[in-house]
Amino acid sequence: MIGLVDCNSFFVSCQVVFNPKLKGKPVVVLSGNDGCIVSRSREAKALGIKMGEPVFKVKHLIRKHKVYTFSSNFSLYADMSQRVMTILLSAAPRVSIYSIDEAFLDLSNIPREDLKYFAIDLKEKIRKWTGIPVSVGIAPTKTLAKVAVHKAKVDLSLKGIKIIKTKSEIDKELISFKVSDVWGIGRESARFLKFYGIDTAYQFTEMPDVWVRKNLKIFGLKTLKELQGSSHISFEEKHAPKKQIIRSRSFKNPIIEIEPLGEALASFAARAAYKLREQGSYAYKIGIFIRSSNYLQSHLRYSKSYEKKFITPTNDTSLLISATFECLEKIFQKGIGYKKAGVVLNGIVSQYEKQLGIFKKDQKELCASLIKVVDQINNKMGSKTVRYAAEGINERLRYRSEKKSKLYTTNWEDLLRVS
DNA sequence: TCTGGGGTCCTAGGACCC
DNA sequence: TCTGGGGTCCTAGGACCC
Repeated sequence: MIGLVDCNSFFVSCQVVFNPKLKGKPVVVLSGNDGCIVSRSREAKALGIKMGEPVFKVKHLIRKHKVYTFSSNFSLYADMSQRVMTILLSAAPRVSIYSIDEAFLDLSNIPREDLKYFAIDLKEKIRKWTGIPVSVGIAPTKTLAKVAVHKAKVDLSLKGIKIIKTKSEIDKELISFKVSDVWGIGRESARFLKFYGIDTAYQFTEMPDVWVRKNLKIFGLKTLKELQGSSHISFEEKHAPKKQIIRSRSFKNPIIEIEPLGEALASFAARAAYKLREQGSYAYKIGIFIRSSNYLQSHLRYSKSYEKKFITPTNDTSLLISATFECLEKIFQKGIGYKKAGVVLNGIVSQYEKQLGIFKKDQKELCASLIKVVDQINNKMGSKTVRYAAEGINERLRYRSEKKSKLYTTNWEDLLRVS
């Protein structure tokens, strides 16, 4: 059996832990630049505020119902996530961390009749030790565990725990489960299935393998098998190194000049390079993209990307920043208000797969030790304590984040005082 | 006026090889 | 006049996830 632990309204819950008076109130957390709604408390959902909705469209609801809003505070969420995950790692022999607020647990060593008590204990322990409420779903496959946790969240009488064991229990759940809510069935597939009259997960499980394989491809077939109760998605304990690293942001105000755009891209490159070194990798390719607002009329939109390849892969910040500038020179056009930009690292290899060049000397010793020192300082004193001048100095001006809470768990100055 | 920031995997098609 | 039958690798784009 596989368990899935999913934090309820995770970002909102992190805020509520440090503001207990928000319990039971409508609360939302916003995306970068305070643009969209990305997390909602139960009370906010009840008001009809949708996931991913732009804030300006629900301004009236926020005002009318006094909805508490927060800018996102990723340092806080990452730290709270780590606390929850630490508990999970001690609770099961194998744990697969799937996202910031979810993890799968291998429960094959727990007697079936004890699963319920295990779940109750675990849920309570997490609540007590971290303040984060979670839901638990347990089933024979990952996809069914997803179904279970979905049920556990929707049906309040279940108190946040749902276990699906037998074939008849599976069928019973799937009959009332929308196929569009199945993990792995997105908007396109759901629309396609609807065309053939398939609305529930149960109807989907009755379709022939060949038909599913042909129309929904290999992943559709895996999902079908998983819903039928046989495991086809591997457990994967430790997460593999990233095959692609992206750092990108939208800007508060459109950027028109090349210099500030270059500064933004340089800081993306620096952060991407740090991520790369953190996992001990090197990249063969760096690409950038720049674009105007997506919401302009189509003939006014501008969106370009450019990629540069290295002969020998690198994780040297200065090389990556200068490559970024080279790319920008190729695609920058005057007279455009750039609203979003990003840096993309591809062709990522480990230290051992790194091919040395025949003609060019490898990254100089000096650079490598310089970077090491910079990383050490920043790890100890906080990121960007030391940085490249190319990144500019007034990063704050580029982004909006007006309602950010304190760093309750990662900054001494922000520690809560209890009186 | 205001619209997130990451990722993964799969497939089709082009360029190229013998 | 008639013009094969295998492959590989790379890229762009789609679909999906949180």
